[in-house]
Amino acid sequence: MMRPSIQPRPCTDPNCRAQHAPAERVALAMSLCGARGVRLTARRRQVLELLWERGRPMGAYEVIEALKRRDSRPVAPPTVYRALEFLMSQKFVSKIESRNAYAPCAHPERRHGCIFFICSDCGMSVELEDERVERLLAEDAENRLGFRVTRRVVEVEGTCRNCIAAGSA
Amino acid sequence: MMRPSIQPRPCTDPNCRAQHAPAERVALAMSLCGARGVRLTARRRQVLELLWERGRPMGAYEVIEALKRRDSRPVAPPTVYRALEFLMSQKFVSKIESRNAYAPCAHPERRHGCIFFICSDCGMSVELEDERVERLLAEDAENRLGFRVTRRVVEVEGTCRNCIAAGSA
DNA sequence: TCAATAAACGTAACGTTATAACGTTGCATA
DNA sequence: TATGCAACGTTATAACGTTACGTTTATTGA
Repeated sequence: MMRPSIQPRPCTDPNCRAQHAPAERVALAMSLCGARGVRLTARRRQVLELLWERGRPMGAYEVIEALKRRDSRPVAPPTVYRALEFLMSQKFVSKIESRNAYAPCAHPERRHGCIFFICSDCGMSVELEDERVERLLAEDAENRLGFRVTRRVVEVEGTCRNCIAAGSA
Repeated sequence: MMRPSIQPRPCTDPNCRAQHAPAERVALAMSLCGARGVRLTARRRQVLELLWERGRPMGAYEVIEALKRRDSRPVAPPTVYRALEFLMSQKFVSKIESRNAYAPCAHPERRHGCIFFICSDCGMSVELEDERVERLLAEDAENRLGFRVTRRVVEVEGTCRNCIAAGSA
């Protein structure tokens, strides 16, 4: 159903020209954790690595299965959910709410605007920053509703460039 | 945990000054169904009424429980999920992805932009149209990613005006 | 009017996603 | 050595959603 994805691939941030390997991403997370005084434990690192290796959103139970295969011993849901929670708290991972899936974030060192474009054909997701969207939402919240924003979920589903090309071929 | 909400209340569309009663909403859905050649059956109508009576997002199992109490006979998940699916297909209801909840839509006769502002204090949700947001997302999708959009999920979580006022009192 | 057809619904079982509750491990430090 | 704490393991269960299949109810058209 889904096209396979290949490693390594370019940064999902289209403003970023680098071809980050999973190890590089994990190393960045490592060093950020050091700076932040939190711990990227073995479990947490395993989950983050896995997400980067897949390079696209995975369901929590997909992660569980993959870890089981890797460890060849049982891994229970709370283990993975706790790791995901930590990774999300550190902005290394985001949840794609419309798919109940978890995606690694390219640039946790920068503040990110959390717009996801998700291809329903190949399952890839791309994270984009667009401060204009943030500003509009903040403006609507404040001026039109008197609403104080704590979190934004902006997810766009559709077909990515590759799949459009592949489909029309 | 959640403040109770009171009936009736103003239209959640802040551009709309009307105080729509649930019956009025259902009547509108009724007539739209007639025009569209689809059927607002008893079950579907019950679910829509319920959502309007609550006036805020409800989980599917909340709907199931409420229908059970009303009917005093069993109502199984597929019944409610089918009704919700129909109501969503007609734009009478939207799913709030970040909460696994379903909200009635104020103006299904108009095209709507699907921006939800959800109060984490009282549970209310407000739907707002903002074409500027739609345009920006479309622009990012097309120009920056070559991405073809099929669906948008824009959900803003925070604290609504009432709860800010109540909280600071 | 009454079969034929299709849409909607009921029911039971199941699958998927997420969390509660509680115990254990391992490390840092008093 | 005690003890305090964060992370982790384990079991069970809550919460959300779907499949499969049979029955009822509307619609249609001879």
